[in-house]
Amino acid sequence: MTEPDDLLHSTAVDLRLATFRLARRLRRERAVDTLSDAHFAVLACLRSGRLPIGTLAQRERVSAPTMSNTVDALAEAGLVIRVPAEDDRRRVYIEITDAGTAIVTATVHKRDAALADALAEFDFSDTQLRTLREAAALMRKVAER
Amino acid sequence: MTEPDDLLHSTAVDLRLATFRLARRLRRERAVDTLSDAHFAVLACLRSGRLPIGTLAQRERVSAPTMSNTVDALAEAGLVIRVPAEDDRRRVYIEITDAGTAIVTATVHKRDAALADALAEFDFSDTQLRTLREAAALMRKVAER
DNA sequence: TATTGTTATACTCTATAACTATA
DNA sequence: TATAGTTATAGAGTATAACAATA
Repeated sequence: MTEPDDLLHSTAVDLRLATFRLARRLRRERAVDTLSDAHFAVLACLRSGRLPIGTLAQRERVSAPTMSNTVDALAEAGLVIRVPAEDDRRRVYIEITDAGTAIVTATVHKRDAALADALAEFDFSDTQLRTLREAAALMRKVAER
Repeated sequence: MTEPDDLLHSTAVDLRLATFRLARRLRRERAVDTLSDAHFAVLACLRSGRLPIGTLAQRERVSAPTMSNTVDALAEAGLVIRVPAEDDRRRVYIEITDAGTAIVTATVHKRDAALADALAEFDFSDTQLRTLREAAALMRKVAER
C-alpha cells in the first residue's frame, strides 16, 4: 500500500479523474447513433481479423449467449457475417464487412478529430503535446499490465 | 480539420486509445460488486451535496424517469434518501447517506490503489510521474471544454 | 399554463440454464 | 464426455408517453 500523499499516489488520483472524464467525453462522439458502445466495441475488435464467438465473448468480458445476440444484431445490420470454420464445424468465425469497417473508421476519425480540435483550442505547446503523448504511452502500459 | 500526420493529430490518436484502455481497466475495480457503474456514478455525484432528481438526470445524461428508478434502487439499498424541498413542494432533494459515502470512498480508494500499484510496478521515474500529472491536468481541461 | 417528479409500458442488453451439433 | 454455439427465460436499465401535484 502506498502512502496517501506521495507523488505516486497523487499521480494516481489525478490520472484516474482525468481518464474517466476524458473517456466519458470522447465516448459521446459516434459516427452512427444507433450502434451501442458494446456493439461498437465488438466491431472494433474485428478490424484486425475474424474471430470465433467464444473469443469475442472473452475479449469483451460478456457471456457467450450475450455475444451470440450481439453478433445477431450486427449481422442483421450487415456489419458482420458468420463464416463456419472448415476444420471444426462447431466453430463459427465472425468477420467484419466493408460497411462495418467503414463505421469503425468513421467513429475513430470522429473521436480523434474531436480530441484534436479540443487540443488545438487550448493552444498547447509542442512540449505539452509531447507530454501528452508520453503519458499516453505510459497509460497503455499500465492498462495492459 | 487537422492534417492526419501532424503532432496534434497523432497525440489525439495516442491519447484516445490510452484513455479508453485505462478507463476500462480501472472501471473493473469496485468496492461493491452489486452496484452498477451508472448507480455508482450517481452516488459519486452526490458526494459534494444534495441535488434534485432533474439535475441528477441532466448531469448523468439520462431521462428523469430513469433517474427516478435509479434513486428508488439506491434508496432501497439505504445509500441515499429523498428529502422534500421546503420552499417548492414539487421538488425532491436526493442526499447521500453515510453508507453511500462509505461505498464511494472505498471504491475511489480501491481504484487509486490499483492505479498506484500499477504505476509502482513499472518503476516510473519522478520525471515520468510528473509527466503523467501534467497530462492529467491537460486531459481534464480538454474533457471539460 | 409550465414545471417537477412518478407511473405505465416497451425495448435493449445482460446473465444462467438447457439444448443441439460436433469433436 | 467435452466443446462451440444457440435458444429459452428472466432480470436490470433505459426511453417515451401519460399522469399527478405544485407553482
